[in-house]
Amino acid sequence: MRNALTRRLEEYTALTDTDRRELARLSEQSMHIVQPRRDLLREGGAPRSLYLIVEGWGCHYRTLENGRRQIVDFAIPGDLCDLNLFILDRMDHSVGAITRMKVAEISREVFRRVVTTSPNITTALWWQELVSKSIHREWIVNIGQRNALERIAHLLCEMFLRLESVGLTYGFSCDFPPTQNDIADATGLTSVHVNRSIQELRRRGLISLERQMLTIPNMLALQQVGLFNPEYLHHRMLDRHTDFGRTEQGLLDGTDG
Amino acid sequence: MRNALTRRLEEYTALTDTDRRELARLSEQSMHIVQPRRDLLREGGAPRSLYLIVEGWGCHYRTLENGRRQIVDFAIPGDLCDLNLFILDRMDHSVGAITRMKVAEISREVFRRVVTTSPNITTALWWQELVSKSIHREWIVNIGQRNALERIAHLLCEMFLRLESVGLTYGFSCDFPPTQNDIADATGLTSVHVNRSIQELRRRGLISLERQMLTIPNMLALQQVGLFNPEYLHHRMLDRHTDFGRTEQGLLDGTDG
DNA sequence: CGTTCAGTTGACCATGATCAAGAGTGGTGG
DNA sequence: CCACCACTCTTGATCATGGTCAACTGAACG
Repeated sequence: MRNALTRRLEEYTALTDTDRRELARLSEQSMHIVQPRRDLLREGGAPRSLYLIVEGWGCHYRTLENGRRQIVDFAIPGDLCDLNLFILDRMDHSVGAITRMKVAEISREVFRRVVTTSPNITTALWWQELVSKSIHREWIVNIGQRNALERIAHLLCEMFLRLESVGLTYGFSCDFPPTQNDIADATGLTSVHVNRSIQELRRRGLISLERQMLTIPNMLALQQVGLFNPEYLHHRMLDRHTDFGRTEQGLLDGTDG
Repeated sequence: MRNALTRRLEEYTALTDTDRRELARLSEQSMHIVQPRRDLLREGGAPRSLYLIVEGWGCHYRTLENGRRQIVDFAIPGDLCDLNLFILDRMDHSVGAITRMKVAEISREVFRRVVTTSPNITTALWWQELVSKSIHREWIVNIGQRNALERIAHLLCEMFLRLESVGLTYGFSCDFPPTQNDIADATGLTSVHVNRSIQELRRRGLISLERQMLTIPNMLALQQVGLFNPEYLHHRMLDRHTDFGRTEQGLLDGTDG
């Protein structure tokens, strides 16, 4: 059984056995447990290590002066949070635990060694960074352009596919620990409205969601409701789920001059 | 006079004269003109070069099946769009021109040479990448948590500071070519509502905006309206504008295990 | 078995969307 | 130089999505 990070990076690139061993060793660094609803990293802080999520769910979030909170991404096993610290001075957001999380602390030195010795891994890590940037873009689109029902459908599709890519789905189901309040903070809605929208999705038979267990009996149907197009996840193996058959409209870039 | 890219990167790191010459040469690569409202890069395309914006404004955007458009970032001189192509297969969004744009096309080879010979520049480029990711996060917060007036105030603050960091402001003023429709697509509002909000900002004496010329007579006042905290831009020289004096709440990360 | 937290429901409200029409503004060609 | 066209900005009237407030239910955990 490959670990989540290895699985995740292999979504992008072919790793050698040496790479795999190297990655396995990364995850065996000093382990930490973060209790539910505690922070792993705090906005304004200057962490000295890198953290790899090995188990559990977390979220990246920012808070405003007026107390409102916006979750800007969820963090699941295989995710790093984040490469920031080698370049940026301070955390510009916080990372908190949703469930009990197991994280591997990777020191700068160890990380630097990997980067200098394994070009494959380095590229794969930057790939992860760029993909998560693409996910950010999609969240902007989600919150800016979709209505409540669509937003939630979209979020559920995204998380299901992301979990699938690290082997954390079981058939049509997966764990889904965020509360309706978390979903509200991630979609820019209120928990009351999230509640009503989820009931609507249930009523339509698109999802079942109870006791932190999400089931999507018909992924394509849910994708259609959420105007979901998985391209932005840049997974290699997503053909299974490709809903919209990528109409080959003029794909050339139109520089003129 | 340093060019915009140099200025921008020096926001992060100290460059040597060699670095500067290298950067200047980058901008002298084959130049292209993109006419207003034309696309430089199209979603789904697989560009073979990197583009550096030398003059004019553009925007990164995605479109949905239902025709709606979300601008996920603006692009101004000194911005690269983007490092994607060396790692990700295809563009997951489009880049279009708002004004007439002058862009420098940088071939993969040239870029690769720079990356292998100038570690300073390489790090600075990744810095730019991470900062733009942080900007994405802030846009999620902006659209998810702020009301119309706040969103627009926030956007204006951000763009002013970004322009300032590449030397494109004149006192309290700068060019601001996006139409109210563009602002609507960037903030997830309708142009009608953008119009009314802008009038409200004008009425309060917070901005003047006419003929693509933006003036912010009192930056701190506008920042307060927009709940704007410039930290996320990771500029070195932003102390001038630091409104909220970064209350030193527990900055340590709270791992417990 | 009580406390806590997540989920649920109802009544009412407000922000911002929609639709539609009209006023400036700038550019183009006759 | 003027007429026309296109585009952006502006305004008004009405509507709807989603927010707010508050109470209640139910499950989980000690």
